[in-house]
Amino acid sequence: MPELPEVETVRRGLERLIINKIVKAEQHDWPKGFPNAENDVAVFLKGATITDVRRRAKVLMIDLSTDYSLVVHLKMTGQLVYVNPKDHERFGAGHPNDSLINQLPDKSTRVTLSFTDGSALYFNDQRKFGWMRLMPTIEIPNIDFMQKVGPEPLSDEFTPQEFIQRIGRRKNSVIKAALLDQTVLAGIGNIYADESLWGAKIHPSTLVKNVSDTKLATLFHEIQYVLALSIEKGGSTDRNYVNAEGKRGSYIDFARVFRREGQPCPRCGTIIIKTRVAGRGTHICEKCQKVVE
DNA sequence: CACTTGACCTGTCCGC
DNA sequence: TGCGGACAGGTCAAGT
Repeated sequence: MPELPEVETVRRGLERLIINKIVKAEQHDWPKGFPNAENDVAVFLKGATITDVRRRAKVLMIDLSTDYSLVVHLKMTGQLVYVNPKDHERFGAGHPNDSLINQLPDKSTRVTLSFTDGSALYFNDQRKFGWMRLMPTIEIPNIDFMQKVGPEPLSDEFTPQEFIQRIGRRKNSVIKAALLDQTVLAGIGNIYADESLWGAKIHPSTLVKNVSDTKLATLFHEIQYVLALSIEKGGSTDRNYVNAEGKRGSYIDFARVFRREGQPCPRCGTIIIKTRVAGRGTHICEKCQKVVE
């Protein structure tokens, strides 16, 4: 589900909502998604204060005063939703969180983190692809994924030149597969791959080696544009995604091709089609986006 | 090494 | 309304 803008939106919400909360209890019924030894939870999680909420690629890190962190990947359908019943007392029915108080936990709740003030953070995941780990903060950079993951697309240090060089390692791949490769750059998923390729007028099936450096530089800027715009809109809710307060994102209303099959291309009016590229559902304007041989 | 495909899960939607 | 199959925003492992 969530790509960089969605995970960043969750991070910003959690940063506002859970820093300085003290963990009172933790509950999970899902060893595969949260495989830590019970005594780690007892010693390093219960009683700990949340000190920071960080993101790298699509991974969230909730840092604790014990120098341990909860590391979370939401994968396709994961959600981290914070509920404070005191909002209900204070604001009554009609408060945005009001319905959540009655809805959570539910049957896809995998982990519940209760805080000493009576509020709670729920990790929900319908498809169970997501995971949560409790580990020493200092060891996070050593996990395999962190070792291999590419640069943050919105960081100041990431330049078009570096993008062209890194994606060049996948010269014989179709460009959509290369964009989805997290070792090339971090955070792109199916939505923003389609959106940025349309922006740069590149057909997703074009081999990387057949895309000019000029086009790749344009693609780099399109990636930054769609990701930044989506963060501003609170991410995309295609099906399940919600932010830390259980609210949907609105980027999908601004999408140019994603989930717009059958509708006119906003640039040329040609009907957008949905096809399959790199094993993923793929949205294109066949007039704007031509395969270069 | 580079690249593609299938597996991991549950739920929903679409055609018969 | 029921049932089978395809599909869903991500990543790995295993295959070529």
